[in-house]
Amino acid sequence: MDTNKLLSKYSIRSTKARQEIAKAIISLRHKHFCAEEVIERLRKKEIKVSRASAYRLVKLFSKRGVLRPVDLNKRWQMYETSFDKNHHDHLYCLNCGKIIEFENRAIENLQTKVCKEKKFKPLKHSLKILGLCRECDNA
Amino acid sequence: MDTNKLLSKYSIRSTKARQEIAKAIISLRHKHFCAEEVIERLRKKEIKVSRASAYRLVKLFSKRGVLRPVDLNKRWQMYETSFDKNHHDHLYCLNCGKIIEFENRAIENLQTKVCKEKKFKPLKHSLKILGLCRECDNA
DNA sequence: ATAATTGTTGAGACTGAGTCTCAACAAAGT
DNA sequence: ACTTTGTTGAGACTCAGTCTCAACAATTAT
Ligand SMILES: [Mn+2]
Ligand SMILES: [Mn+2]
Ligand SMILES: [Zn+2]
Ligand SMILES: [Zn+2]
Repeated sequence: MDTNKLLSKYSIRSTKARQEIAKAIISLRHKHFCAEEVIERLRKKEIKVSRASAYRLVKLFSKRGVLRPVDLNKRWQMYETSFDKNHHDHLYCLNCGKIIEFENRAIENLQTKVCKEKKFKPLKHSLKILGLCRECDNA
Repeated sequence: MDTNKLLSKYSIRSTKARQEIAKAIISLRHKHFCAEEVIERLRKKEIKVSRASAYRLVKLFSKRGVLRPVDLNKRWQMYETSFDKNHHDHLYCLNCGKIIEFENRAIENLQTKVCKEKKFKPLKHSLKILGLCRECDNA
């Protein structure tokens, strides 16, 4: 994953700081993460980038669609990369924090139907189911 | 709506402060509101109750099921009363902030099905569709 | 190339919704 | 009455996120 290509693809001026932040974000692509985790990643690799710059790029990525904000934690704004996965929704285990992703066309179609009935133009949505994963339920 | 009955029903010790806070909450029952709005309501009626007590009762109500937390605003924790409405989900207009409520059994059934497939025990869920209401879309 | 313009950076101050502290007080139990 | 337990209010505190602003870097114009 080339950070410069990612930045130029979204018309984001490439700078040393942004390359480093982008690299940290890409390294977190298999998780759901918050800005503070990106900063932590940089800190561990002893890369000096300002907190403000990390927050700024995360927000810019979110606006440009590189990152997708996910409502999984009310304390931190969580994100996931969008370049490597399609839209999906989440099951969240209240006991261990595990996140299971799922896609369901039938649900999405019904959502469209509801919006039609309510004369509402849907732009995005979030469906989150909270409960217990298999392991936590059997314990 | 009798505040004392509400409090005793949920085994919450009745005090002067709680009665006033409960009254303010009940007066907001047709809205989606945050703790700060409850406090504002009390302030306007020149009822002296501590900010901390208002936050405490809102949280206690939420835990006991008098209030249902709703993810509608990332800055404030929003709530709705549960004693006067059944579970439902929300359409949220990104332009004017209007909230349209809906219930759809078919969607809920499909959610249950997804959880079965993923061996996940659902406890609660939140479905929020963001977009434009009829008025804002036609403008 | 050089200069002018425009966007970005870092350090740290600031914001504000929500929480915590703790001594005074009030309710319930005995 | 006395003890135990829960509640209150005022304000200090937390901390994820934002803002400021002067120095700097990238781009554009000359
Ligand atoms: Mn995901
Ligand atoms: Mn509602
Ligand atoms: Zn679990
Ligand atoms: Zn609208």
